[in-house]
Amino acid sequence: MKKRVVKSLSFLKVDGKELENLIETPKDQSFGDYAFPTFVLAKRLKKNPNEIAKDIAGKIKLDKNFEKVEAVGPYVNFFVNKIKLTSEVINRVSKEGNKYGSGKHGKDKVMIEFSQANTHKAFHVGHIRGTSLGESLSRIFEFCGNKVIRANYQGDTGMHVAKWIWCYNKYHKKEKLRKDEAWIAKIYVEAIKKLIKNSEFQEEVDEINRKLESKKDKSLNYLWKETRKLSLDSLERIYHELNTGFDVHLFESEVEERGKEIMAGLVKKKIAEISDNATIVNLEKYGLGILVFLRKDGTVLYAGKDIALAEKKFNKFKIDKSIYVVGDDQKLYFNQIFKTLELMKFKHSGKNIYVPFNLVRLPTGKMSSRTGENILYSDFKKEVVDYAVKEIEKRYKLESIELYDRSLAIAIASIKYSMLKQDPDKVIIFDKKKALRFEGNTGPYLLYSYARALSILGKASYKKQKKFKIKEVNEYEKRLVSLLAQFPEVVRHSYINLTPSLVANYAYQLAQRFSEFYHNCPVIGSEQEQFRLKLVDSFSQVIKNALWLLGIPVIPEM
RNA sequence: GCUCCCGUAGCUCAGUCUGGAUAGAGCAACAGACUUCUAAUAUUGUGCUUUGUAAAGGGAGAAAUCUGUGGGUCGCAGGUUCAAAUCCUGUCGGGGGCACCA
Repeated sequence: MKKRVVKSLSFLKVDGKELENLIETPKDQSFGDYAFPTFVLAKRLKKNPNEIAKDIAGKIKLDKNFEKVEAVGPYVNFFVNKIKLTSEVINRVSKEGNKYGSGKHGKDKVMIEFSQANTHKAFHVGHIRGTSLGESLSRIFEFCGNKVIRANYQGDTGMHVAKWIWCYNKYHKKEKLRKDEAWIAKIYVEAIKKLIKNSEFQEEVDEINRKLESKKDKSLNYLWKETRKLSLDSLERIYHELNTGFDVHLFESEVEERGKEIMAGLVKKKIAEISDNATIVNLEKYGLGILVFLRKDGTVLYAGKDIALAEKKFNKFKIDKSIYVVGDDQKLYFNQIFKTLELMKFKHSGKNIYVPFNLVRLPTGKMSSRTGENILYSDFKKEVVDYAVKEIEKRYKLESIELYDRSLAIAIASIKYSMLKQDPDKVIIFDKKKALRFEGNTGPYLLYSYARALSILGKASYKKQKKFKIKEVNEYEKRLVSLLAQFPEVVRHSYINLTPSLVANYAYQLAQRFSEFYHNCPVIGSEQEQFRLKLVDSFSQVIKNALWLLGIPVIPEM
């Protein structure tokens, strides 16, 4: 339809592409479906924009595609033929189905690294944000034509592991290893606390770290392997629950050696230097400070491993683009890493993209697995599920398995949506009471609107193949249709700007419009039943697609 | 100290990239919402255990919803522009980062 508007303005002697960009969708429907602002022309022609608008409106030839074209102030507003627009949109949605909204905006092989949950530490509510964001971005990238490799880079080695093993050996040796995240998290927190109190213990930890890195102590190796597995298994369960999964698991332990090699090479090339016995790269010239790669005892730090990892990603997986979804507290760090890659003339140094997201904080402060100041994912999930169970029981009687499945779906939708709807740059202050709300702009509201649409279709024994005729399109129907039409554009924006929040907010708006529609327009038994059913069907398809992009599966009944 | 991010209704946020029509949602507050079933009770007519109407309360339908009202110096001060929540500069407030954590 937009193209028809462009065509009707072709007499203006403005480039087609430019014209297309200038045409906008008015905020308010009373201004029509498309609007052409005349400010640009006004500047070019040095004429009053209001007069230009009037002039243009008078010159446009009306055909059956438009109901009317009028000048309002400096705008030329186009009102398209509602019936034509509506049948176009409905037919397109029904033809493209699950693919509606997708596009060929890219064709790269992209590795998206996200979640990065470490072993031997708590998986807390804060981790959900990055995990949900990464999964959603992966889906958006795929939807837009790319091939995506989901990668999880997990810290299964390093100082935090040494601390955990130290604490276990020193204070908990008699306890059996438990497949229990809370227990694992607790020992880590205890280690941190003990080390803060007695700094002389750090030497013992350092020794364990060296031994782990050299892999020479058999009992330590064994303990590391076992506890690592416990952690990974419990993480796997969580990922499954959160509707995500990884094609590739990268581990810090796999890139340690290569990291040291690279650093040795960089010292020879004088890109890196030894300072105070540690291996560093000085980036002060670029306003990026100094980055330490190897400790003075020669063990490798995160930075050293990350350089090796970047190399591995491109060389082993032959990717075109590498995306890092990591908390924004590491912004400086990633700029340092990317700069170092550039200095060492790494072939693919320009193809790394950092997608930062802000923290999830508690009202009392930062959420941290180090201090234990956090809410464990598993605890929180249980609370939301319990709450969902109560809400369902208020309404229906269900078998207990069905009840739990639905409650879990609702809980996950609630949790993930609350993380995704917000701009990644903004801090989320986690308020449990608010997180337990299922009304308004929440995941359950979206699930509900989908379920309601299905229930209408079910009640009418709706069949997709049935033909429909549109006699007229009222205001509510049109508002819904024009929003349905915008979905592909929303997806494209979301893809370009790397923000699922656009899709999330669109989904909410769409659900609102749908509620508005069915409240005012009875579907079953109405004169235009076939058409309205078709519209309900289109809605259910589009909201399903939108929720899919967010990594939230729909359920047929609430 | 240097640097990055955030500041929009009482609270939580969208809109800022790409400047345009009266700055939008949700929550909280207040007021309200269709159809149908049941029906304490009231009432109309008949004239004696029955009819019509209205109706507190309860249930069901597509209500985890919808409608309305109130609520704004877009942190503040300058600047650019025909036009600024949006761009620039400064400033205040909050958060993050800045050498051996990840």
